[in-house]
Amino acid sequence: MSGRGTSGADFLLRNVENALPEGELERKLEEGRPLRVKLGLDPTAPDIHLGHTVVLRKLRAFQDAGHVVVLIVGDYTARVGDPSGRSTARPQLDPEEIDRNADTYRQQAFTVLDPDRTEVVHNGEWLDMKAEELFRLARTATVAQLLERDDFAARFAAGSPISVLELLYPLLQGYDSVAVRADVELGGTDQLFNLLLARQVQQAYGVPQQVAITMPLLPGTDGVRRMSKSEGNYVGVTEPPEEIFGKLMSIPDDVMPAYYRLLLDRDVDPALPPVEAKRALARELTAHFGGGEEAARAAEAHFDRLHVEHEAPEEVEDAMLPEGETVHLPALIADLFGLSRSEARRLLSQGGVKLDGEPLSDSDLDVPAERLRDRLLQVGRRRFKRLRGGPS
RNA sequence: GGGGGGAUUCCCGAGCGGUCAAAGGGACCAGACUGUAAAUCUGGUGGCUCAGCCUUCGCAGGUUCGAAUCCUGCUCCCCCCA
Repeated sequence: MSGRGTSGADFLLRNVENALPEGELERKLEEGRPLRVKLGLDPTAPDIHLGHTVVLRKLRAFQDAGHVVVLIVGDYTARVGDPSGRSTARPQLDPEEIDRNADTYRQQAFTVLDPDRTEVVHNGEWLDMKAEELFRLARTATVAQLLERDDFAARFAAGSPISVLELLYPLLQGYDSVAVRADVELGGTDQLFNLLLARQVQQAYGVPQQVAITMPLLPGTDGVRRMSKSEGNYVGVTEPPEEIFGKLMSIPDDVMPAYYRLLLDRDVDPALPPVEAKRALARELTAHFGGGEEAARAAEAHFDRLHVEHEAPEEVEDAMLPEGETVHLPALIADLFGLSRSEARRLLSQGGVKLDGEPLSDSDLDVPAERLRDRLLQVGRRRFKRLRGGPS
């Protein structure tokens, strides 16, 4: 098999950060059978974001080349609750919630994956093992080895807590690979250690070892940290089109190349001015995840209206004025937009509150209801309400 | 089992008897500017009937005119030695 076309190793290894051991993927491909390509997802948070799709897209490439994806839903690992980091308060999810998350996960994963070439399994099927078996697994690696992992090493050096359970995680993940007979496992670069340790576990269990392939991590919309739900710098694949478009427009220019390469498999067109390149990116991804060309066009129009023209959106929700001759503005704003009155007052004094485009000030605390009726109230840049009703 | 360290406002992290609603950074919000919800700059970020008042510094008490800061007990966390 040559490295050309869309099924060879060269193609499959485009954009990958690591593919270890060297040359191993090529050897497996030469066997000429469909490879079992594993990805594990922990259904702790219910949403897949663009960062996940980097890996999913690569899996899709494998599928298109005739291979099979084994999606492991980490229902069991989620139930145990990964205490990583310092948050001890992390609640253990109940089974129902995990099932729900797993469902949405699967659904969302199929925005990229080909369902016909995907096996979905739950690791609860095999991880709910007897202590005896767990001990066997626990013998396959040493503490020193586990402490090699960068984040463990750093935390250990800093005297930060590391729970035994955390230490066990890589082994459980490795056991998944044994259970599904993985030929290849994909993950972000942060998974490299786990992917390689899985090989060791596989060896100990006498099954063929997998190839560890890692993809670069997609920077979040802040352009600094990796995209992650908990950092709030993510673009979810099921978000409304306007959100997807808007969030993508907010990424810093210098991470655009990474977005292009990892999400669209191509480079930024150097002939395009940055804004246009960013629009093209936003348009394309919005079309893919946000419901097609039409939705993308609408989202872009919405964006232009709001952020370029600084006008109110086409459709503004109505809000009822309270009873009474005069309206206490901080109270109204607080009620309408879920703020505290102090926050509302602050916005007012900062010129962040506008009535039909005219800024109000903090001398406008109590206003006659008729001055408000049927007017457009804008709070900050993006929040609007059309004021209706009130005393007649 | 023994010893040591720690719990502060959304997060990290200063404060160590009054001048503390509490430094600084992050995050977030607003304003200016702009090709953008980028960058940059400025301001803001406990609540309220807002030139004042009220509630916050793990929990419960205590000392003091006055405590996030001192004392006692409790809870939780971390590290080290065995």
